[in-house]
Amino acid sequence: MSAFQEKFDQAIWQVVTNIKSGRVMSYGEVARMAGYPRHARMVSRAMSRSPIALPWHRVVRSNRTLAFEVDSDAYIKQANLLKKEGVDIIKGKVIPTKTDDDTSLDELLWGMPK
DNA sequence: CCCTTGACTATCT
DNA sequence: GAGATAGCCAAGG
Repeated sequence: MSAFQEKFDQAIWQVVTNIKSGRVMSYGEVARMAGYPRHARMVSRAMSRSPIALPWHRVVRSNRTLAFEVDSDAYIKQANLLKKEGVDIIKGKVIPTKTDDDTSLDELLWGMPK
């Protein structure tokens, strides 16, 4: 396992873990938040490798569509998990709950002890 | 070392 | 809005 992977995975997992229920983030946003601005594509890889249960279903594309093929099992699974959290998907686009506060994840993440 | 592969994105037509 | 195109970058063959 490369040194890159270890650090990258940790950063990604921390960010994804802190996505609040009812909200979603794009791969690019997660990557930026983790400190790797151009690694949107690596985010999926990191999540697949995660040993712990991550709220991976809260990570979607920048255009707010799910990253899987529409009729795939994974797509349906993700859609169900989101719906369970009150997130609707209309015309293929996820609609985060509007009742959530605006507390930034930055504060939450940066404020945490290393 | 070269080439292909993505759970990606931004920008044009 | 749907396609096409071009960046992106680690990983694996």
